[in-house]
Amino acid sequence: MPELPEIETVKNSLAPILTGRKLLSITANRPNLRYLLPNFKVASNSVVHTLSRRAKYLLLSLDIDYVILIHLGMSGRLIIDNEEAKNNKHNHVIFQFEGVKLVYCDPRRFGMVDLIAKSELDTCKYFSKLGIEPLSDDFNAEYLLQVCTKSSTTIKQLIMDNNVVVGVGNIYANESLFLAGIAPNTIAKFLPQAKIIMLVNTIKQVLQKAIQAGGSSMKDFVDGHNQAGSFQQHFAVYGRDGKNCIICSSIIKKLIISGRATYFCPECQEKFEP
DNA sequence: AAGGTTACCTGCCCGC
DNA sequence: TGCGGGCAGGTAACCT
Repeated sequence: MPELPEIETVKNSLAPILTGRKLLSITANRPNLRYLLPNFKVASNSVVHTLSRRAKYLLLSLDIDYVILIHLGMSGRLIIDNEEAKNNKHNHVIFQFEGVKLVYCDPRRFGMVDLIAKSELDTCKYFSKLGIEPLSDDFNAEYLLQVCTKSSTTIKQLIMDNNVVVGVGNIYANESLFLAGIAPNTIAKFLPQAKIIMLVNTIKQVLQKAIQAGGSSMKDFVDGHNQAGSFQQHFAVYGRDGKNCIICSSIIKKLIISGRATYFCPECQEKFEP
């Protein structure tokens, strides 16, 4: 489900509820998700210090030496317990706070929950190879140009590569490339500098607008209050193959790049070649 | 060594 | 109505 804006939305919705709140216990209803779940005992009776996000990971920093790391995979949800959250067979991890229960629900179980010592955060297997945050100043034209210059992969794969820049998943890659007027199958090193500058800007723009809209709710994305986002109403190309381009009315095309559905306007998006 | 493919899992939608 | 196939927001382990 979730790309950067969706995690940011979940973080924003949960932060006011969980910050400063006592965590009584964490219960796992099965041994594993994507990975084996840890022994959560050390987190019992700690207090949530801050909520933050790195790439598509949500971090709950505790007042002890540990951080709870949560990744929603494709279908994960974090829901403050209510009627709707009850009795779901995919409720895999229960965070019992003082007065509030937070439920991690994930039908496909591609997500993860782990407990990492603060001193090992940067070097842990999840974080050690992560690229730059797209909304930071470090993600700029100079950086992307330098990466593109030496890459003969497609520009779409490149911006979805977590070693290069984090948080840009399939939806926002498609949308950013449309706004920048770049065909997704352009080989990265053939991109003109002006287009690279545009792409950096459209990636930031799309992500920021999606965060403002509360994320994109494709099948069932919701924030901590079970509220859907609305950015899917603004998709220019994602999932719109066969429909008219919102700019030029051409038919939006679909192709598969590296196994992922890719949508683009053949008129508005130029394929650059040597 | 980069780039492509497959696997992980369940649910849902479509066509027959 | 039921069943099989294909597809889904992500990541990482394999291959070549």
